[in-house]
Amino acid sequence: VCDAARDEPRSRRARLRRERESRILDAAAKVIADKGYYQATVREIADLADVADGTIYNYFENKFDLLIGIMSRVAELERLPRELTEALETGAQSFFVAAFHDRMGRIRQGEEALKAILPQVFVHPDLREQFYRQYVVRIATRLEAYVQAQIEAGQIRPVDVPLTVRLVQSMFVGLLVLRILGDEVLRVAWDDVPEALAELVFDGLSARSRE
Amino acid sequence: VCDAARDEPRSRRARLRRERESRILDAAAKVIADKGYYQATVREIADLADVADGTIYNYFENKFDLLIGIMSRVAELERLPRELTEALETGAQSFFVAAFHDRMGRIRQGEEALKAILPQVFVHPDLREQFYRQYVVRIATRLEAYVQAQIEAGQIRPVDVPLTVRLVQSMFVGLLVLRILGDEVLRVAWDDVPEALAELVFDGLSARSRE
Amino acid sequence: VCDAARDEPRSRRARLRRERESRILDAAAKVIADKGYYQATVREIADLADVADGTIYNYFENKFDLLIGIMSRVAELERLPRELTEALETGAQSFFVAAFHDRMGRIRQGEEALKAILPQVFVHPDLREQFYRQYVVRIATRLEAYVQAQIEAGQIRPVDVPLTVRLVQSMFVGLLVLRILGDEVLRVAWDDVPEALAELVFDGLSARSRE
Amino acid sequence: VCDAARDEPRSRRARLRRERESRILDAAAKVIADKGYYQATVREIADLADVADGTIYNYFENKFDLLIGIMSRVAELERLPRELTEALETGAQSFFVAAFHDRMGRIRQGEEALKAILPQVFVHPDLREQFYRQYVVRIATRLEAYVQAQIEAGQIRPVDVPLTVRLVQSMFVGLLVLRILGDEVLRVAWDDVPEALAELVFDGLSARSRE
DNA sequence: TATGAATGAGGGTTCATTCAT
DNA sequence: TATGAATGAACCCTCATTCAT
Repeated sequence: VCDAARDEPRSRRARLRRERESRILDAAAKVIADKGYYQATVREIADLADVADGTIYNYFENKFDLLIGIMSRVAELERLPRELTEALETGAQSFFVAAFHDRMGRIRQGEEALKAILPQVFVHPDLREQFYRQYVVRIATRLEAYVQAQIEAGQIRPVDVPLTVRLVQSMFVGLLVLRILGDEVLRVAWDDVPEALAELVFDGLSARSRE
Repeated sequence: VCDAARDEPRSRRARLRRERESRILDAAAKVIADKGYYQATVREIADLADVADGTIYNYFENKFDLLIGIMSRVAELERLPRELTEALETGAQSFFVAAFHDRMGRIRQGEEALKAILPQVFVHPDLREQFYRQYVVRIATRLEAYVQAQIEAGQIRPVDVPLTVRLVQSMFVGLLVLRILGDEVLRVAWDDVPEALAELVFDGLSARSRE
Repeated sequence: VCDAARDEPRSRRARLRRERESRILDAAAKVIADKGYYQATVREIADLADVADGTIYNYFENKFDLLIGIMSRVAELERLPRELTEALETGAQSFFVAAFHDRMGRIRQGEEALKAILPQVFVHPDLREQFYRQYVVRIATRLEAYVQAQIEAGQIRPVDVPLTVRLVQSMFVGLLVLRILGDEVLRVAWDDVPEALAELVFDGLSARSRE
Repeated sequence: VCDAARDEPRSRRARLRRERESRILDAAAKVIADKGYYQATVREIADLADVADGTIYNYFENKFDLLIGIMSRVAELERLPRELTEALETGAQSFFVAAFHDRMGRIRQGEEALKAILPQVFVHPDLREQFYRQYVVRIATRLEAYVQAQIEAGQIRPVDVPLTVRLVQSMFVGLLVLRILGDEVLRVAWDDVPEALAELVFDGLSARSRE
């Protein structure tokens, strides 16, 4: 009986905790994206998150752990949505358009986080591993299965599947990088990218294709 | 007696200087590529270059200047070679293959330097600007002219030229990134990339294309 | 319903409080003895005592106060026991043996507490004062009186009483230190120390003495 | 020929280096002896030594290494002097007096260093090991050999040699501790300690000894 | 010009203590 | 009264840069 009332505060505590952790990660993503990981100081992140320096260490092991936290949160964005799964059943190109749309949207959403993480990805093995799995392998696997199936269905011509998929992957990664680098053409035409990409990938540039 | 060396021709001194500068840049590229810019210490670079810490500051303004130096040296790799210029005259696809081959080769050559620079590109505006011009704009400009010409020649179907070129650029950048990230598929099949890329870009994946 | 416990007799509360305080001091002595005062964290002590960090501050002013508490508790060990007082009446050497036995035993008992306190004794004036009074002066006073009496009784030859007593005191302190430092010879032969000590102090090492 | 002149600066450099290291150790010993190891800040030591914080790290690995340095310097004080070795040849008691004199002198000389080190000796295994070897084992070994020889020569009566030596050792250690604790009796009568100690150890307190 | 020791600002991290619940 | 999260002062150490030799 005594502890009945405690349930409410416990959840309140938990909510407060989640909120605070989120505030810290937001602040970290912003500051690190702006200045780079090593130029960003924990102090500055704490200030922006409106907590004390020490508080950050109640939520994260150390400064680097903030990067991990940022990346993990981006990972949650990455769950495959229903519409995309449905598109897998339908025809080839519409799937691609849908998939591309999906990825472009995610890239835009997680841009700040990605900007914070990407430079360190090249440097830190752990982060690289995680990034690679999350942004390359996971999608590659799915694409490979898809391309293979479409080849068997006669929709896609026979190609070296893994290599081809890597090339498509490269485009995604490259688009991510160019966007982060601030390419104006891409920023302006971002919403047209999926269609253009699908056309490029399916029909190529050659005038003779598509008749 | 001690000053005997002073009588030597100026050119010898100049050569020594160039050699030393080169040794320093080599060392810097290696150490920074390995550990990342901020984890690489000037001391370590000096040790590897077999000079004293202070000596580095006779050749470079400061630590960051080493990055600029590394990038500039890569830029020299990038001069457009004769064969590529010639290819511009010939047919569409063969140009692409040649151009792709060229770029893949450069990426492999300058891999260490790129690995050293790339992470900082995202962070430092100056470097970003230089990288962007060198790796994106310069090639984009040439590609745009080329694609435009091919469209007019009826070899390439009408497309949004700047956007399409960006997509192709993205592939290059993405391939660079994936290679730096250590992708095994790409490392093994690196020499096949140009052809596969050309096929993808020209003919697309669709079974109906190419008849 | 929740407050049912409040009706309980005050003594129960008091007992609970004493128990808890004791648990905290035990934990503090153990952790501080292991790691040293500054390496021991309040958190760790709290964990070992199975209370929250903050609780400790309901029992002790601050971290340093724990040391005071530990030392005070050792002081309780130090009350002169009956047998020892009786020995004062009897002959010289048997008193010493008894007294030495007594001290050796106490040292062994309070070893952990002493190990926790001793290093800080050298540093902190308050602690030093208390330690000095408790471990040196208190015993010195008694010894001085005793030696003086024995001299007058012709049992002990005329010596510089305060200095001699200091020398004997030094042995006790030194034995304490060596034991804490983990001297193997002493650890093994600890029970033989009192007799050996008494012999040394009374008869000396010289072969000519004692016949 | 060119390098002839360098010899002089090299030795000058070396001298400067030794001087500086010494200044740092002096400062460290003083500050640490005053406030204790953990309360002493590197900044404060640097200030007293009149160097920059960072300079200390050109001479010592880290803060703890200062303690090692202090102890090592004390160790140099500890080389057995000629006169003591000679005393080994002569009669029993005179040796002791000489040896005691020697030790009392060293204790007084190295008092500050010892005060700095001793508290940490209880806490840090490495330091403890070194202290133990330097202050206990080294002397114990020599004493044991001596006592054994004197027993065989009939000068000292048969005793448990290792234990007896430990007891004498304890007195030294205890005197060191009491002096550091600031005992007034000892401070005033310090020069009388060797004789009193020798008398106590050789003849004991008993009135019947010495007839 | 090369050297490498001295410099000292700067930052990640710890942890005793407080206080709202 | 017990809790344990928040606090923020304090400190060791690193390392780019300078400069006397």
